Amino acid sequence: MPELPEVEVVRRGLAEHVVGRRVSEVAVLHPRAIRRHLPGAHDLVARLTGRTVTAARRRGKYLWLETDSSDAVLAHLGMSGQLLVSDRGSAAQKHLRARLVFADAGPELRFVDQRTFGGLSVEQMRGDPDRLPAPIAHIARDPMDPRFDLDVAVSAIRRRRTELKRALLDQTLVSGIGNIYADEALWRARLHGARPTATLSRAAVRGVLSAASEVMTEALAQGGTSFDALYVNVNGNSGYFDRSLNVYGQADRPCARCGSSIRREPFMNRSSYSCPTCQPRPRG
DNA sequence: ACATCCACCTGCTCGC
DNA sequence: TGCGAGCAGGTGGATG
Repeated sequence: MPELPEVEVVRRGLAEHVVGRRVSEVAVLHPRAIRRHLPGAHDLVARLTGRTVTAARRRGKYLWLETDSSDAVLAHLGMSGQLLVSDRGSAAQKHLRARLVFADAGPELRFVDQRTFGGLSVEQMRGDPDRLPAPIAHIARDPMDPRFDLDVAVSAIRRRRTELKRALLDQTLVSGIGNIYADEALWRARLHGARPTATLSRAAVRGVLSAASEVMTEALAQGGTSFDALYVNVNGNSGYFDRSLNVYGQADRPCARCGSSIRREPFMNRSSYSCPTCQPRPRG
């Protein structure tokens, strides 16, 4: 479940269903799911068992559960990860990778991940005011962070010698934006993703970042974007922002603004979608 | 230091 | 019906 709105939907589900509960049992069912936890599965289980979850937090596409110790459970969903609140003892999902059972009789928290690009680890919290888990100190603030500074993000992007879409996807410049919302933001801002950042005005970069913030806020209000059952909230339900996408996945369909056929172009072993009229390719 | 790119996985769809 | 190719919402580490 990848980009910011989808991860925020999950965070809210964790805040509602998991915060305040004490972990009584942890099971790791696939070693790859905890590969970022270098001390290994036994250590992860030992550090988590008996802890009470005190908060569910997020930065960009990372989320974590704070506990009543200085440890937090850091999670990244990768391309296909899910955190599901499932009835205790109910049938295992096909790609169930880890399970947290709680001391009360309520539902379990399950990490399910088809492609295993995601994972869990237990991390020390940093002491600074942001209280980030140590491994994500390099992740920039996302546009929904109350302390997000648009001017700081604009400067960071313009300082980079690269193309605009690459910069939007760089989580150390601004976080939370992935392939869908980058394309949607570029369409709203009428910019092609191949525009060199160095030649863009501050106003232009500000425009595309504002568009990203808006489109992600709108997507969140719709429960996120979901094309299939892989992208669901903690209760297994899909969001429906896919109905509101203007370019992503819309190849050969008419642009909502000008009617031109939306084009699909290869980009980093994936795809970019844009309007050939509203978003002309830079020359060269 | 900084920019680029591919390996890491499973499963689905499409064309032959 | 089978089989290979191509594709999928992300990222860190290797490489230049």
